[in-house]
Amino acid sequence: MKAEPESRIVKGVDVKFSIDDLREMEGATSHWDGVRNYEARNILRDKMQVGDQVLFYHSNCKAPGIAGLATVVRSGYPDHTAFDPAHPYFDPKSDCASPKWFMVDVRFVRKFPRVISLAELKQHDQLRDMALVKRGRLSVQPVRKAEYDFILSLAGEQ
DNA sequence: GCCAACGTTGGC
DNA sequence: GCCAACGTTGGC
Repeated sequence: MKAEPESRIVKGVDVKFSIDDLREMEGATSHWDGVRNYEARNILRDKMQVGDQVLFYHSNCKAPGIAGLATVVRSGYPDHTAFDPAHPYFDPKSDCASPKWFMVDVRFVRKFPRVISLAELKQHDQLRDMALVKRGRLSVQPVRKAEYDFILSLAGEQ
């Protein structure tokens, strides 16, 4: 899952959300709102399950890369920020009766000893087919078990 | 339903 | 700030 760790103002609201921000939330838990892409939405709504591990990726920043781990604590449910006209993520086409956008709740697990940069991830043949490397530009994406394990080993965790 | 124009993402 | 890759929009 990607989030932007540096301040950026969208419609008057700062969209900054880093792994440290997640850790500092109450219960180190947050809903993951604001995803407005159908492919990512489908993953949030249909695929992610409680207990799934999440690689927390820092994007659109000076040092893009994987910063650490989170875990899913609530599976997909409607993203209420789409219902609020005052909210930057408002979507007039979504309402309670037939929600268009979904989110999950995630909880901080731990930071990696270092950020695994995108440049480094691109250097490893084992990650050649990883969506993050091959495709980019998708804020929620699946990770294969072999890729996940390899990334943990890069982080010096195994 | 096609597809050109336009907008967004996000690394560099 | 540039721009490639994609997604969305809307005319026809």
